[in-house]
Amino acid sequence: MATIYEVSKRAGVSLATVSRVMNDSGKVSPLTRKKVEDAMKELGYRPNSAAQSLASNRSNSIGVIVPVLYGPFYGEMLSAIESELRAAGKHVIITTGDAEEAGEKSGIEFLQSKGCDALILHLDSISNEYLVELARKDQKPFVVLNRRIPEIEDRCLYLDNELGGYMATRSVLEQGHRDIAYISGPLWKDDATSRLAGHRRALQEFGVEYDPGLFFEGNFEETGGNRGMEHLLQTGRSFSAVICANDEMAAGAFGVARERDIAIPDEISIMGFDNVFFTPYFRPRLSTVQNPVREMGQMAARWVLKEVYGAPDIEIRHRFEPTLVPRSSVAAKSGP
Amino acid sequence: MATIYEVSKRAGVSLATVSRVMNDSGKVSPLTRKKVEDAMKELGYRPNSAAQSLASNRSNSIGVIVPVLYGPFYGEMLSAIESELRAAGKHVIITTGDAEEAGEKSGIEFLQSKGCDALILHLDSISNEYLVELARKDQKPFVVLNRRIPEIEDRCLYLDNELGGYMATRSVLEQGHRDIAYISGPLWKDDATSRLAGHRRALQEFGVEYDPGLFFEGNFEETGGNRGMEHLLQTGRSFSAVICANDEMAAGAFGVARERDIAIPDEISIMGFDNVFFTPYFRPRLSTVQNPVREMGQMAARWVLKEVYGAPDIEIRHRFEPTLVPRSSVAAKSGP
DNA sequence: ATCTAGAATGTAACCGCTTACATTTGCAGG
DNA sequence: CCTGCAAATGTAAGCGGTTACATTCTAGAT
Repeated sequence: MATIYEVSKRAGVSLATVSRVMNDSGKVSPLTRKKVEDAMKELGYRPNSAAQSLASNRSNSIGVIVPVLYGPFYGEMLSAIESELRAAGKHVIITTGDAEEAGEKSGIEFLQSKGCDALILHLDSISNEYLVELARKDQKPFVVLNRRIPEIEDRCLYLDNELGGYMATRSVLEQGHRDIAYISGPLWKDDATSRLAGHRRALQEFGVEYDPGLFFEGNFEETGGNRGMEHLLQTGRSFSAVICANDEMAAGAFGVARERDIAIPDEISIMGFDNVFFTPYFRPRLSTVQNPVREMGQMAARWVLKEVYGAPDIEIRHRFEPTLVPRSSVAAKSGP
Repeated sequence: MATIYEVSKRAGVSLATVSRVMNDSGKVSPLTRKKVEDAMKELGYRPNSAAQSLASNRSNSIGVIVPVLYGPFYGEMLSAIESELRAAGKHVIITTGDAEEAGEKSGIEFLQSKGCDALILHLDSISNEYLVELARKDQKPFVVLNRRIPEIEDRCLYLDNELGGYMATRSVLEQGHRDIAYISGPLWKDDATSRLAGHRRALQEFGVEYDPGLFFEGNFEETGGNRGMEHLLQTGRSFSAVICANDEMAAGAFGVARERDIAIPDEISIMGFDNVFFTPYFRPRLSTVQNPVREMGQMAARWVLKEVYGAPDIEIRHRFEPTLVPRSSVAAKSGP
C-alpha cells in the first residue's frame, strides 16, 4: 500500500502539501492540488487510518451501545445512526450491553478503549448517577438515548413517554372504554413509569379512577404480556380494554386472548406501544403508538457531528413526540 | 491519558518491557510483570489503540456489511458475530450495502479504508465474479455469508437452501397436498433458486409434476407475498397449499388469505422459510424452516479468528443445514 | 528597483506503540 | 573461577500520518 511519502515524491511536493490536499486544510494552489490528486490516483493511494488517528488524535469512529442487537427495535435505530454517520465519513463501532449492568459498563469500557471519538449510549440498567459521573470526569463525549437525566439534559434525547402513555389511554377512553387494564413495563425503568404516569393522567382527565386491581407489572417482553393477560383474566374483574406498555407484551396479550377465544377487539380491545415493524402482521392489526426510533437515532448521530466534529447548521432536538397509530385492535366499547 | 512511556518510568523499566507485559509476548519475570501491572493500574493506563494499530499493522477491527440493519434477520446474525468477536478483544465495524450493488461496493470500499483486518460480507447484489476478483488481488481477507462460490469455497459459509426447499415441500407433500403453489424469491438470487430447486426435487420425488401456473416470483418481502397470493388466487387454479420462500412473504400471503376469508390451514396451508423471530406471532403459528443464522454468524466470526488472527483449535464448518419447524399453518389436506 | 504582506510550500518534530537487535544478568557445567 | 547459554531487559528505528513553524515565492505598493 502506497504511503503519503510515495505520493509526495511522485507529485514532487512535500509531505505537508499532500496532507493539505487530503484534508482540505490550508492553502494549496490548484495546480499543485491537481498534481497531488493525480499521484494519489495513479498509486491507488489510500490513507492509513491508524496513522491519521494517531497523529490527529481523532479516530473518526463513534461507539454505539445498545441493550441487544436482535429484535425489532434497535436495528431500526442503528440503521439511522449508521447511515447518518457514514455519510459524514465516520464509522460506527457497535456493541451490546446484554441488558444488564455489568455488561453495559464493560461495553462502555470496551468502546472507550477502542478510542472512539464519541459514544452513543442506549442503556437499560446503568444508573443515571453513573452517567452523570461519567460526564464529569471528562472522558469521551457521549449522548444518551431514551433517557432524560436532569443533570446532563443537553446530552439526552428522549421520547416523551408520558405523553405517549397519555395518548394511548386517551384514545381508548374516547372509544368509550372505562374498565381499562394496564400491563406495564418493569417499574425500575424510566420509560415504563412515564408511560404509566401518562396512562393515569388520561384516566384522571376522564374522571376514571385508577384501579390497582387492573394493573400488572410485566417485563416488556412477550412473556410479560402472556402473564399479564392471564393474571388479569383470572382476577375475575371485568375490563373491556388492555393497554400494553409495548408491542411485544401486546403480542403476548393477543396470544392469551386467542387461546381463550376472546375476540379482539369485540370483547377486549388491545393497545400497544412502539409500533415496531411487525405490528401490521397482527390480526387484527395492532393499534399502537408510534415511537420515532429512526428520528432519534438520526438525531443522536447529528448530536455527535455537531458537538464532537463541529458540523455547522445542525439543530438538536432533545424531546420527541409519539403519535397515535390507530388500527383495528381497539374498537368502540360495545354494550353497557 | 497516560502513555506507555509514563508507565515504563513509574515501573522503572523500559518501553519494550511494558509492551511485553501488555501483549504477553516474550519473557518477563514475574516480579517485573507485577511492577508494570501496578504502574498501569495506578496511572489508569489504557493503551492507545491507534498507536497499536499503526505500529503493529493490525487494527483488531473486523468490518461487517449486511444488506440492511433493520428487519428480523440481520440483527440476529450481527449479534452472534459481535459477541464472538468482542470476547476475543476485537471490535466490529458495521455498515450496510442498502441491498444494491453500488451501495455494496462502496460499503466494502468504506470498510477497507477503515483499515479492518478482515471483512465479513453478507451481500445481495454484488456478483460472484466481483468477489472472486476481490479475493485475488489480495486486499484484506474476507469471508462470505450465505453464498457458495466455487472458486473461493473456503471463504464461504452458507445454508443448504436446496435442502431447505426440499424439506419444506416434502413436509407439505407428506400431509397429502398435491396442488402446491410456490411463491419464490427473486430468481437472480442464489438462495431463491436453490430453494426452488429443492422444492422441485421434492415434487419429483413424490411424482408430482411441477406446474408453472402455480409459481410466482416474489421479492422476499411482504408485498411479494401479497401479490403472489393475489395472483395465484386470481388464476382460478386450485391449490391446497402455498410454499413461500421466506417468512415475510408468508406474512403477505397470510394477509391476503385473511382478507378473503380463506381459512388457514383448513382451506389453504401456508409454509414459510427462515423462522424469523416473529413467526410465533402469526395466527395460526407459521410452519417454517429454521435458518440457523446465529450459528452462521458465529462461524463467520470464528473463521476470522482462525484465518486472520491464527486462533488455534477452531474448526470451520462451511455448510449449514436447515431444520423443519412444523407449527400450525400447515395441516393435512382435507377432502378429496 | 525595493519593500512587504500574504500565499504557497517545505521542514521536522511529534503522536504512542511494536519489535529486531543488542546488551546485561544469572546460573549450570567444567 | 571461568565459559557459555538462555533468560531478562534495554535501545532505538520505524509505523504513516499531522501540524507548528520556517522558508520561499508572488505581486502590488511605493
